[in-house]
Amino acid sequence: MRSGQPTINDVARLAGVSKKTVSRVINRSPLLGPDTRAQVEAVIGQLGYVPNPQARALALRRNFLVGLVHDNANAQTVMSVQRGMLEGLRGTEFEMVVRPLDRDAATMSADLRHFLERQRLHGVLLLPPISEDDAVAALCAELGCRYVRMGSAPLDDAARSVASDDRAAVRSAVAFLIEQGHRRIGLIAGPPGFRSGTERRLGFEDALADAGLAVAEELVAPGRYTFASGLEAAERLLDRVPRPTAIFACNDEMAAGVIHAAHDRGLAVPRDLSVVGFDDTPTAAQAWPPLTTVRWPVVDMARAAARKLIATPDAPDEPALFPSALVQRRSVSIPAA
Amino acid sequence: MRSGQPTINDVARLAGVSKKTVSRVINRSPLLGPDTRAQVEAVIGQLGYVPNPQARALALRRNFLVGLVHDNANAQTVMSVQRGMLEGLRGTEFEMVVRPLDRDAATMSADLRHFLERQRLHGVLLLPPISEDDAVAALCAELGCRYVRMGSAPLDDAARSVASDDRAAVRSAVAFLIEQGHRRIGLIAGPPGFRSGTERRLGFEDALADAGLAVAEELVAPGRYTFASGLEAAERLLDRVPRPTAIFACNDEMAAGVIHAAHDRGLAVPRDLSVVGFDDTPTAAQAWPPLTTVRWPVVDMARAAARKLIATPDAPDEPALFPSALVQRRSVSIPAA
DNA sequence: TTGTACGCGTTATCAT
DNA sequence: ATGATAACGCGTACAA
Repeated sequence: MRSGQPTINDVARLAGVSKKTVSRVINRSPLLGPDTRAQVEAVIGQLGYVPNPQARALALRRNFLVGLVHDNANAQTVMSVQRGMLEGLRGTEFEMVVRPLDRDAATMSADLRHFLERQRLHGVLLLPPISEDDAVAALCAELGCRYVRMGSAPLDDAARSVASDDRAAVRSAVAFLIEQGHRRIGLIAGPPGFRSGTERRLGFEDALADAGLAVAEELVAPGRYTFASGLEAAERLLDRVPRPTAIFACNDEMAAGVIHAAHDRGLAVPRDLSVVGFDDTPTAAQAWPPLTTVRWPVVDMARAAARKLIATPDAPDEPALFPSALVQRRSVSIPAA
Repeated sequence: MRSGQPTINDVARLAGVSKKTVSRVINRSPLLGPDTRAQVEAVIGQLGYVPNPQARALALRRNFLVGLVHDNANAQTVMSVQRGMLEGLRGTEFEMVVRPLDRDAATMSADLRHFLERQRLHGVLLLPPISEDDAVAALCAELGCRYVRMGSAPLDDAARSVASDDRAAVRSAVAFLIEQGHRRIGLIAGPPGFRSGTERRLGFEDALADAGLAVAEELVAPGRYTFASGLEAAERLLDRVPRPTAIFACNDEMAAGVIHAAHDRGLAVPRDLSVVGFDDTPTAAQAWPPLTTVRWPVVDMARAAARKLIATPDAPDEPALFPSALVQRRSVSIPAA
């Protein structure tokens, strides 16, 4: 302990045992004399010794780092995910590293491989839409990196997946709109290639089918999950005659765009148009009027995902499926006569 | 290279040189035969060799990790910072680890120390408000960890600081309001203990003084940088008689709250009330009406900060002061007669 | 200009 | 149950 931290050698010397014994104490080896353990633990406490993560990483060929790999997702969502992961990691020796990826780059797969090979992370959480790519998961597996995929529907076995049931959630959200008396309901879809978009659209269709309603293609507009695309889609939808009395947007950003578009043409929400979003990001609460939306339990999923990533074989299982719920605010009312 | 990555030894063997020579090539040592270098580089390329960061970290007692340390900041801001940092780090061997801290926890300082001691980061970016704490900077220095402090005014020497000039920025924003004809201008202040709050308030007072106007204490309300606090403060301000014709809120979240409050009592923005925010987060563009605000160049600051953190002595200096600018949207107009 | 020997702090192997 | 010794992959004295 000449300078800086005490090392395992210092502990071993002071405790009068070998390095390996100290290592066993740290790693909770079952085969250890109780007195030895107590003795070593005392010295550890007294010295304030903490194992050096770099040395461990080298010896174990595995870092005490958990990665968040995402591409292009919504900023609010990414922040919530980070919050959840850090909650799941709190009190452990793991840290979180964040790695955005450019899905459009031809080198995306190579970038990820390079990252994983070099950093030797303990595990990674894959966010949608990249989590939906089986090749990416296969790459993680090939490189011996644990992973958990987050999605709008289960993407893998329970140990490697956290998911919501977006289809069911949207189904009941749109059912709520129908209960309120809406019959002409517009849909702003998600971008192609997003599983969440597919699931949410299916939920929309389910609800209409449940009520014996047909899906009017003229009331379905494509979106890209951005505010601007929501605004644009809403303008198209609001041009239809007769106008839809309600619009379900596949995420809150687009729903905010819908509210914006309605205001722009002097339509009052919800009097002239009811709006429902999805995600329950802060955007939803801060829109005017506050947006009725479906809560996507992203913090809970991320927390569970982190725990799955660092779980030891004996740890209790974390849930893999998380319930969504309709958050009723003020953007929905009975349609005007 | 029996399994997995090739190591420095594999390169040395294949190139017919010693480890150390390879090491010199990697680290760009000046004293090296050109042929040797070319030869080694060829083998490196052929093998696809990349140095193992864990081993380097152990030997160098320093990680190729750059940390983002923040507490309690706005989610949008944190995301922008991450984006900027990752841009600054792109193409380098550095990764970003994110570390939130709870400023209210009594153990905050100990937590940070523990984190820095263990992880041996190459450097950390400190976000406000924690960046304003000199004790935190001193702690980094003591532990031999490079740091850069981000702030609303320079907090350290140019090599360790990235800053905007919020005072000047707000001064000209409020001057713009006065030019439009506003005389009763409300202020929603930032929370106590935030340098940004102080600076922005000073800028507000500057502008009023420039125009020969007095600061009416009844038109100043405290805020906590949250949407809810902005809404609350706006309600208080809008109760004043006569009503203010404009409100400057010290950040966009609170300004969104102001718009919300105005709508709630049937006031049109900007006809009945002009609103200006600060930060230029997505919130501002998505409010209705779109919010006139001051752009806080957070991405640029973060990018520069990252470059400062990983700069070698010969690298060109990154700027330390970043200009803000008023972003004019639709929440400001001439006051109604 | 290049190579040898060793240290960084930990875990793993194989003894006892 | 515990210990000696060898990895792990790279950097640095110091020597050549």
